[in-house]
Amino acid sequence: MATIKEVAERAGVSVMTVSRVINNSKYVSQETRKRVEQAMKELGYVPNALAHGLITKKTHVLGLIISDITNPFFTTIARGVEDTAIKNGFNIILCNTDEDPEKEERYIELLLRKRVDGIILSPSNCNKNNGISLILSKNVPLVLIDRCIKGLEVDCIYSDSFSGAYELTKYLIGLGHSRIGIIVGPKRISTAIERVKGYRKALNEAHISIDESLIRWGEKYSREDGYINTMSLLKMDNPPTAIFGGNRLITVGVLKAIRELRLKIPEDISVVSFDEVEDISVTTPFLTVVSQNSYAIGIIAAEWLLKRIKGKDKPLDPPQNIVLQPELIIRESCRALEEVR
Amino acid sequence: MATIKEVAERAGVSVMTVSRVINNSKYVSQETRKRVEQAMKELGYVPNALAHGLITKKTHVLGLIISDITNPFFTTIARGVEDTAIKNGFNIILCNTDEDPEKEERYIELLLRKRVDGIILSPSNCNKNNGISLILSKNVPLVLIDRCIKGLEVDCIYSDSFSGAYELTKYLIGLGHSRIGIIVGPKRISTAIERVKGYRKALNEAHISIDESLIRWGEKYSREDGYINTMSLLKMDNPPTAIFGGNRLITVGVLKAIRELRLKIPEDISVVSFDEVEDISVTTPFLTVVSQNSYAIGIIAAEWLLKRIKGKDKPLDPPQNIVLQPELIIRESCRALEEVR
DNA sequence: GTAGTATCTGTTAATGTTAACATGCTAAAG
DNA sequence: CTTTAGCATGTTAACATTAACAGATACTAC
Repeated sequence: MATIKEVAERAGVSVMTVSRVINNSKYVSQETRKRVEQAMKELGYVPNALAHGLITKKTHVLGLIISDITNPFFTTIARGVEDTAIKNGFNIILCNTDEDPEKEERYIELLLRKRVDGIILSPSNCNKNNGISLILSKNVPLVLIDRCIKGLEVDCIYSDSFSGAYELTKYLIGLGHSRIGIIVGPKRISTAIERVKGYRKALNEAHISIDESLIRWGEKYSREDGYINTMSLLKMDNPPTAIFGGNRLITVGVLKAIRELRLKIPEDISVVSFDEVEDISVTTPFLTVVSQNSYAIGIIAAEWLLKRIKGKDKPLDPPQNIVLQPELIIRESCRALEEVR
Repeated sequence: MATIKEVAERAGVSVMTVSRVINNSKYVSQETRKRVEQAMKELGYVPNALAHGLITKKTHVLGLIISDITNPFFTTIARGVEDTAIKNGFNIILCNTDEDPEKEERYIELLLRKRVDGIILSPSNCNKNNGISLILSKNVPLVLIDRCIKGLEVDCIYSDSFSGAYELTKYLIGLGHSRIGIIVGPKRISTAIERVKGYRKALNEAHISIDESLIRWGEKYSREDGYINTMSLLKMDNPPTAIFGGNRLITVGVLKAIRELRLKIPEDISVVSFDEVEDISVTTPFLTVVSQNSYAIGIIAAEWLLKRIKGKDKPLDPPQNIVLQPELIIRESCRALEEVR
């Protein structure tokens, strides 16, 4: 590939002049600018971002680490991040951790090697860990999404799992349900913990004693987890009358299991979901859910990160938690229970 | 951030020795290796991939350009690409074009600036264009996915739109349908063209004259396109008895429109889809579809690209088209028509 | 004993770009 | 007529790393 030097030779100027043309410096005469541009076109010159980044110490790349792009929730966040990144002249490297803390750490190191200007992370572990420490020690701007980390002073954008789960559970209790199965992700992920906390609070407030066997922690917030745990919940001696899907993938698994058991929603079993299942809510809107604006999470996260990047030298204002309130959308997947027979 | 030079000083060796430790050269004594590793750890040294790439002319990054990560079809491809990239020590920069050829061109230039080792592209235009020419002129390995480009000698991995659409249409004709609406993407995208071709062939073979007003070209393969065109098709004086959704997003729009019109599938209207609508097929498998293995497309595309990258100097074997056969899955969304009343 | 080979380490130059400074030139201001 | 300012260009060094070569040492083979 042609270099700036070759362009300079062809145009009969110094490399510095070419550099000035590339970077739109005003100290280039009309005439030389034209000559240089001509030479660039003839050679098909494409600037080398590696050399540029090496010297300017800026790459205009953001790292985005999420658990799985196959999950539309994260995909929509990614879209929000990308759209605002592009708008600001940045682009993104995308990484899937599959909720694996080790994979997450490897990716963090990789992004740091590439000298990304900042990182947006959905941590697969709610404790401070090596990966995060590494980012902070290198003074690379970091924004967390969807999940927080205990006692860590970092910007974090997420929707309120606790109150969303509380609302959903309270709604079920209001309909007369007292045996409510809940299926969430792994215990090390903050959203799973918070959603179970919200669930507990609603039951406690209603003075319903909590049957721990109704609380199911999955391995990775997956359809399989939803399916397997629903099967097992519904085959209990004293099965729940309602099931709370901890995220959209789990909910899909729940629905699959219920269908295979030939049960009817809501006649035989009530179902609620944390987060929409988009295609289903568009084609047959029957699920009662708590809905999050994931696109907004992506946009806000990117905006904050860019702000931190731009103000890296300035005295930085303290990190913030930005909590979006999810919205309860009542549809037709739950029935009111008669008084206990 | 610490540099190799600082590590060298701390360990009391030359930078070259440190470089050797980083790159696992065998010509380093046990003892110095240990000292260097100690120094690296103490300084929290993270190698600079920019400088490395600048000199080795390899970045171990692949560019992946698709139309929209919000579409699970592409997302699954992306997952396949990423998984095999990682396995081979590569990672990916992801770009969304939204089917906009101009955006596509900008992204191509950007990836070339970053000196990616290769590009996987789902072109938003079935003609050869500036972006593609630029890639080829720079001798950067390129693999196309999902969509081909006329008369271009490049590896291309896709599923057979023509025969998939043919099968689906033939199936509907076999059930007695002759007025079949089809909604696809824009006319400049090869999958849209091929799917309509397959549709035409099936009708021609059955000696059914084609009503051009039943063929709808959308703006970008979106839910909205599916919705609007279904509405308009079903409000025709002589509406179709079956609708063919040109991809999964369009199909979701089709289903939404049908639901809003309070029509029943398949009693009032039959529906088929090119590609699965995953969440729906898992929870309520009723849609008759032609199903593609998008994860495989991603894996194969990445494998081919890596092969091209590794064999860049070798005499390259000729580019190949790898065509995956989609699978017809008959479920319950179509009914047999009685003879014309 | 000498040549040859393998191991370990270092020096110098190169990668493609920009930052910082330097050098002329022209035109305006005094 | 000199000084000053602004414009247009060039020169040199720097960014962090590796390639290519060059020594130095130690061991092996004849």
